[in-house]
Amino acid sequence: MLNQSRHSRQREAILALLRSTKLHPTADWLFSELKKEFPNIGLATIYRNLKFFEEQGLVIKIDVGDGFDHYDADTSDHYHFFCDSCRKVIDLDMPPLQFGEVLPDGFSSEHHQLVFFGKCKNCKLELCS
Amino acid sequence: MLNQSRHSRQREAILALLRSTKLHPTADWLFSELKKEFPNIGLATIYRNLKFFEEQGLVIKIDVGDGFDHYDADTSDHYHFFCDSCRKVIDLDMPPLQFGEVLPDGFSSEHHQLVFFGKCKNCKLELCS
DNA sequence: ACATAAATGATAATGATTATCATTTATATC
DNA sequence: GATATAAATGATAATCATTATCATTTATGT
Ligand SMILES: [Mn+2]
Ligand SMILES: [Mn+2]
Ligand SMILES: [Zn+2]
Ligand SMILES: [Zn+2]
Repeated sequence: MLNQSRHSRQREAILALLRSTKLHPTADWLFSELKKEFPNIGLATIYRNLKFFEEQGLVIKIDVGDGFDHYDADTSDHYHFFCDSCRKVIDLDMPPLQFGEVLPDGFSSEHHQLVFFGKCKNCKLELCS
Repeated sequence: MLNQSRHSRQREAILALLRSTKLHPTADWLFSELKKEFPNIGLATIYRNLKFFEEQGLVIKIDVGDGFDHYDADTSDHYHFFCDSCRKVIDLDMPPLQFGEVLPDGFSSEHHQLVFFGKCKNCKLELCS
């Protein structure tokens, strides 16, 4: 009776890489990085495992509207900043907002997403040079 | 010297339709509706004009992560609710949040997006039947 | 009416993500 | 350790919303 998930070196490496970075990587970035250790790894393996981790609650998917899904191994409640210039996704150190009675009657929400758009520190400095 | 945008019945109809609804339509929804009045209209015309309106500041694009771009002729500051069940985008009647010193030093943001996820009133009722 | 270029409609191309499938591999059992 | 089973992989094709291309139509100033 085998009905469980199995271990694989690729799966382990993908999760380890996600946990080692604060860059909120895309599938393609993970693919490029992991090819150094697994030259034969397939892009489909990245996508499959990202979906697997998301279903297991080990990572969250972040959509900032740039056409790429970003992934984050930090599953705690936190918000993000997206730099319109360098297109980096950056963590914000900001307490989760509490919304009491803002939803219409009969609605319920256990989850919300807040993204700030603008220019990060580096990009603002470079624009002045 | 012609270097301006011109009038077209299609462009006028697209904007009028967007202004007449609170459904936050997708390009494909607009396409289906407008074919009633313009049987020969092309989907590219919808996309072209949506981009045009967005650049003119007449509409805003909303990305709730469902794989479709939604459009809204209400350009005032407001937030949205996305129903995970019926996948509708619904306006929230909620004052714009003011964020004082939440961004890291050197960062600036003139725009943020807040989306709540959950079940709308209709979908919650239907689940109990 | 004419000239010009913007707008359209048809169609192909793009590109991130997902699906398919033959092969490999992890793991429980003998 | 061998074996059986199904999960996981890698290669590849398919999907599908959106964008690009281009010949034709159309709006608008003269
Ligand atoms: Mn994060
Ligand atoms: Mn709205
Ligand atoms: Zn930046
Ligand atoms: Zn609903």
